Amino acid sequence: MRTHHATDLDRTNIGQSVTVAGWIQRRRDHGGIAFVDVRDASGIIQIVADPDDHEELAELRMEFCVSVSGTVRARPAGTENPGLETGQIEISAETIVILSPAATLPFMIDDRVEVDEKVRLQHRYLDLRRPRMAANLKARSRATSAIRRTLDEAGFLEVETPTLVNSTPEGARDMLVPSRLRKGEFYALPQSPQLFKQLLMVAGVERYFQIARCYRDEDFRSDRQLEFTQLDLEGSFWGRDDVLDIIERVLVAVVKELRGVDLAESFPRITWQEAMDRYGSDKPDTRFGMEIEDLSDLFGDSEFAVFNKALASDGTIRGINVGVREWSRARADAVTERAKELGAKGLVWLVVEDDGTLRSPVAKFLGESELQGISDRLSAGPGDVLLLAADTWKTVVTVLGALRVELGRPAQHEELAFVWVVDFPMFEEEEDGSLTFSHHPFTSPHSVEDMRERPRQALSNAYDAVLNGIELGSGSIRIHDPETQRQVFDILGIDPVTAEKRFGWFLEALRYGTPPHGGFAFGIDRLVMALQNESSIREVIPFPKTQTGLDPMTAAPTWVDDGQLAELGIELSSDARERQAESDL
RNA sequence: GGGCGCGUAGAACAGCCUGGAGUGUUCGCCGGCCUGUCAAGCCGGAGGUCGCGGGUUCAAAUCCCGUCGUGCCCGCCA
Repeated sequence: MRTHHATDLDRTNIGQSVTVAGWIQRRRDHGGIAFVDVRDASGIIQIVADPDDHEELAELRMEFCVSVSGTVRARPAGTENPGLETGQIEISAETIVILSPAATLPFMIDDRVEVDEKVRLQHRYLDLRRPRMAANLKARSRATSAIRRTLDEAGFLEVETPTLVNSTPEGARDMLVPSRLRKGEFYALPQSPQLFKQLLMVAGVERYFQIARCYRDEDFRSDRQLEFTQLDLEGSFWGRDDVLDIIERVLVAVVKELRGVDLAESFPRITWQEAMDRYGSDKPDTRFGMEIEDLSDLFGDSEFAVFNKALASDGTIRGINVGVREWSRARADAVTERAKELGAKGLVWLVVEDDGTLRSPVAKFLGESELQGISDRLSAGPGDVLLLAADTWKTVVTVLGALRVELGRPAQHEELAFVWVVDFPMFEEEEDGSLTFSHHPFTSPHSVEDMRERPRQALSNAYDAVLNGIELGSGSIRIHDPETQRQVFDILGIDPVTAEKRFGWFLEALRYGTPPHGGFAFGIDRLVMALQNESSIREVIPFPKTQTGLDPMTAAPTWVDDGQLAELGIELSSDARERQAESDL
């Protein structure tokens, strides 16, 4: 019945009889003439009709689903709408058919109207009609097409791995699924296809990819949901550059597709150490400067007790110049409070006066040469605000790094600063002094000897892809021999019996001629979010959940029948029963 | 697990600090007028458990406590 989408039509169609179909965006009834904007998946076209000839015009309300047949004609001179793709033409209606009326809307289908997110999610099918959301859906589809196209051309095989897998308590909390056939046992939904893709390398696939749904049962953030989508890929006989090259090609293709921009084919690389020192983050936002400077040497014998104490306990003193900005007492207090929340014991701030002197509550504790040194090192100019922190290296750089981002980050993702972070430490020290992996326990070390002898200093073959301070994803060259893998488990404190029980099947696989291999995974939601200039991952996920894991539309998760629980061999705790009783009221 | 903000008509808000009749604005909805608009315009109308519970008070949308929901953040997230 439909002959054209709205934006198929232009001046070349003038005089033709056409039928369009879609939803009523607006009706403007002037009495003797009425205009109706019909929106379909492509865009909007204006319908013109005389209300006297079309009784149904009076019936039309926003978001009615209609089809309209009529003749394309040029708009009268002076009434063109340059803001509309089809603004040169209109359709003179002959028949208007109401396919489906719409109830009064919970909110208007209009990008300019801000609506509470819960209301949007309750009626997500309407929210997705809004041009911005429709564009995000489309962008996501084009992104995955570009990914598939690129990898297909490069000879990759798309393979699906199971989403009911075994639980691994390391790392993030697993989403669990009870087994009916094996009462009391549980599957886990995969946090990533990590081990399966490594097995595909053992299987001789050589180049694998998957657009994989992954699950992590941790608290939500604006860039974190329980389920998310990753591009997961792996290749055999690969070194670091093979991994980075293919990911760069994929990202270049996606950016070209969504932004129409040709990126440089290779992204800057920065070591983890340098990223931490300069940006105070392992996901540096390199779109702006405001870099962290080491000031420790300026305070060799300072009279300022806070600085002395930090240096005496092997700490450091560093600072950033956050530039000229409003700096009221309230503002200073708020930033100091934020620094404390991030783990600092305090924050020193200094404001550069017009004559170059530094104004600060602690200025009186600092000598002339110290103040001058701070000013010089941070390239301070009139009006600049300088922030200093003194503590352990880790605390100082992470606090200043977080403040740097909060005070300096551009609001929009106009500029795209991709960067590789390489040479991660192999292990991280826990609070109790034990070691844990910094990526995952299948990441290979730079050197097995280093790893054994100086595990705290050892570096790994792990790499992160970062875009505008967003961690897109990470990859590594994997361990491909069982002996090294056992040693890593050993250093991590996983005893041989446990390792065998949990990963024996995997260690077994590594024994049969496993090729050297490596790979990567990056979050498609986050990538599309940034490229679409969105600040929440939820804007590019069609049906996301709220911070408490609730879907306001379907009300999932829900209670289940006692019969279902019995089949699974599961009983609810008394706490859960209480909650259930309350919710039944 | 914790911190902060928000919750008022179908939607978005103001009102709250400094208690005094559910008061107001924009959009939507209903009715009417209107021949070139494009978030059309004009006139009229309907629409409220001020999230919920408790407390203080002569009196609570407003103050206090709790609770639920929601957003941001810390912890957590290999």
